[in-house]
Amino acid sequence: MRKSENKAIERLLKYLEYVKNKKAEGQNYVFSHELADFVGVTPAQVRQDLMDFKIEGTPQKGYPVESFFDEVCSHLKCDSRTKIVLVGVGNLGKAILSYFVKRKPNLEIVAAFDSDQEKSDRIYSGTKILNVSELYNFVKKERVKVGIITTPADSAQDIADILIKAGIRGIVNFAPITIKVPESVFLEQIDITLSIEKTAYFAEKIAGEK
Amino acid sequence: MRKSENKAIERLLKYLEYVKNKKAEGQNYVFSHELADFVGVTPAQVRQDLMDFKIEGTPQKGYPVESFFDEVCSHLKCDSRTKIVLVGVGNLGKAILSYFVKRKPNLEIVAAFDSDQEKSDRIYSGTKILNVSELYNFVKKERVKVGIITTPADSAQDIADILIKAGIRGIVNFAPITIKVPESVFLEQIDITLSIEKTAYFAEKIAGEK
DNA sequence: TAGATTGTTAATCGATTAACAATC
DNA sequence: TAGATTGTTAATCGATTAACAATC
Repeated sequence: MRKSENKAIERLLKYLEYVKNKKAEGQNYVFSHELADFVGVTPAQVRQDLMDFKIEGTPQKGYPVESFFDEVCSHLKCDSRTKIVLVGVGNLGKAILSYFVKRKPNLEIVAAFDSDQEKSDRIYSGTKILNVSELYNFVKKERVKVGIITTPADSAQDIADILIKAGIRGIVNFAPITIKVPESVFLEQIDITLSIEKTAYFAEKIAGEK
Repeated sequence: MRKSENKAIERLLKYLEYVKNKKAEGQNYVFSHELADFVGVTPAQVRQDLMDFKIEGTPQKGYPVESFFDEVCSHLKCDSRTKIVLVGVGNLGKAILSYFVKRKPNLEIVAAFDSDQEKSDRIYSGTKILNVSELYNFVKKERVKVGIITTPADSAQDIADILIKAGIRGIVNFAPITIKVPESVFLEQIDITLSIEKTAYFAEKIAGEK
């Protein structure tokens, strides 16, 4: 993939959300500046993105909501269902599990895993929790595409290796460590603590400048 | 700030973590390629960063751990303590609260807020939970610098506005909506669901290419 | 010394923005 | 028509990488 595609897809997903709302409201057209405002970019950026994805509008009217939605959805494969597993049922893992219940119909967390025997074979927010020893076979058998890692840092790489060996295609890693994956696996790193630390740094810096 | 500083500071925080570990292990020098490997960038990038922050090394030996640590720490003001409030004590909010207990000594979540009266005046993971009606006065009086927003999307902008009016300098927003802040406030957006959706997209794409 | 690494400049690469004719 | 917006190219901007002399 183009390196740029990462951010472009992020923006596209946000555009889609806006258009989805407008569609529900019965609006027929949207302007680039509306989308720009909603997503927090320039109108020029929006037009560039939409051009890249072959979405066409007309001057003065804007972009037609109906075909915009269909076009982007077919590009993003909105109708396909993606199987996800979550590994590490701590507080963060539970927060994600509980949030996901029926919120995103095309994403399904098919199982969660934890190393703690006590947690195994229970159900949390409608998701079955299995022991991590079953992870490899489950992912392989069910052809799971995405793994979410919410374990402590020291086991994150091991879990990633198991997932990759079992055929996973994308990993979202919340553990505060840079894990290594082959080119053929998409990796998204989310380091919550790092983000808070960074914000603290800039906040203190701004405060100091006043 | 330079726009680039955002990512540079992120890398610097990671370098610091590596160096901290090495210091604890009694190692005296680190090479740029070690840091590069740990953070997931090129050695050239590391040297650029360290040059920008006036950290000097010597050929063949590398960068001295001791002065590296002191230099970066003074730049990042490691010794100063940053006051943080968290708004929205749902599952995600609780996960962050429980994680932060004593984990980061220079960051302190001084209070959490929720609109639910039932949750008020309780203590969770050592952090007092107050009603959101007290937010403005608390932030102003205590001169809190950072706000973490873990509320639903529809109240995120309102909370942000209160925080800003009360004098906050940095916001970490987990609500799935792009909030607007003035130039004088640092904003970090973390959209967990968006990241998972994006990973699902690329995972499906990679799987389709095989 | 030989070899590896630093410091630093230049080159590359790519994303974002500006600009403007065409268009409704 | 007048005015605003699109489609598209060119310009800008900035981050990352390459390259290599200096150095230990």
